Amino acid sequence: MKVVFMGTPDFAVPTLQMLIDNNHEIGLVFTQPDRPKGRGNKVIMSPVKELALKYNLEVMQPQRLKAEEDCYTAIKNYNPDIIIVVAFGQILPESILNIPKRGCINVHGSLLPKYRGAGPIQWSIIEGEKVTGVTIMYMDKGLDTGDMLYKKEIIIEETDTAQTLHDKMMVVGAIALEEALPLIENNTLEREIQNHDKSTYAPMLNKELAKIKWENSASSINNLIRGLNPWPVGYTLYNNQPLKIYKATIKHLDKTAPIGTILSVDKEGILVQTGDGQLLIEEMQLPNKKRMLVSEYIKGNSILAGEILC
RNA sequence: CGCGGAAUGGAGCAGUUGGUAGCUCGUCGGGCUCAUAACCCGAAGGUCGUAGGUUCAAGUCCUGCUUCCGCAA
Repeated sequence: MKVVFMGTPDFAVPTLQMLIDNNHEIGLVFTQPDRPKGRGNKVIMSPVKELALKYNLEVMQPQRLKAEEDCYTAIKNYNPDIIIVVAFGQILPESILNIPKRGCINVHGSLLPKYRGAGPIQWSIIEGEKVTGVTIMYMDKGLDTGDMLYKKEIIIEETDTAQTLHDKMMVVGAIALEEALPLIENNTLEREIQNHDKSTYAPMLNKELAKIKWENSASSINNLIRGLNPWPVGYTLYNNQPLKIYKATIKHLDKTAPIGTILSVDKEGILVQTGDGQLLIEEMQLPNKKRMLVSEYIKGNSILAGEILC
C-alpha cells in the first residue's frame, strides 16, 4: 500500500520499521521539528526522523500541520492509500484526514475508550489497572474518538513501570498493526463505535503530579511511582531537598506513626508511614546525585528514622 | 554558547587555610557462637576522571577536555 507515516518518539519507531520491513511504499514521513532538548539545549532530531533518514525516506517537519499548505499539497500529490499515525504529537486537520482512500489509522496505547489522550500508558499504571493494550482505530476530528478496528491486550505486571510497559507496548503496537493491515486492505475488519459514556481521559503528565501525598494509601502511592518512572519521577521532600523515588514496595505492618514519618532505615530501604499501610523506598535519587539503591546510599550518607517526609 | 552540581580503593562518602590519602559497607583470612545478615581480630585493594600550568610541595589553586547528574525548557 502507499503509506504516509506520522510519528515522533521511540514509541513510533517499531511500527515504522515494521512498515519498512513489510515493503509498504512509504512516500512521506512526518515528524516533529528538530528542537533544542535536554541539558545544554542541544538540537536533537526525533527517533522517527533518524530511522526515516536511514532508509532515505522523505521527511517533512511542519511546525503546525494545520497551517502549512505545502504539507497538504504534498500528501495530496502523493495520493496515499492510508495515513498511519503513531504518537505524532500534532492534530491532523480534517482536510488531511479526508485525503487517503482507506482513511487515517492511529495506534493508541490503551484499550479505548479508556485513557484517551497523550498519557495512556502512564495513567493506566497510576490508576492501578491490571490489563491494558493497544487499539488500532480510524481517526476522526475528535481526540482519540474514532471507530475502533483491532485490539491487543497486555497484562500489567506488578513490577512494570511506565518505562517497561512503554517498551512492551511499542512492540505490541507494531505487531497489532502488522496483523490488522492486511485485514484493513481487504475490508474484513468491522468498525466498532466507541462507547463514549465510558471514555476516560489520560492527559500529559506534569511535575505537579509527581509530588507524593503521603496521606494516600501505600498501594496508590506505589502505582504513582511506577507510572511516573522514568519521567517525571515521584518525589518527596527530605530536609527540603527533593528525593526522587524510583522503586518501592508496599508493606502492611502494624506500626503506626504520623503520616510521612520515616519508621526505619536499613539496607532493605526506607520505611515510610502512609495514610494506609507502609511503603518501603528501595531505589532513590537526591539532587546532583546518581540514582541508586537505598542500601548503596546509606553506606556513605545517613537518613534518620523519625524524620518526616512531606 | 539556558542555570548549576559532581568525578577519590569493588560500592557510597570525607578530606579543614596546598605538606605521609581516611570512614562506612563489601571482599579475603582468622576468632567467638548451636547458629547468624550479629560481634571481635587481621589483610588485600587508590599513579585522587583526563591533559597541561602555578609551586620546594597539588586530591586540594588555575586552564582546556571527557563523562555523569539536578533544575529550566
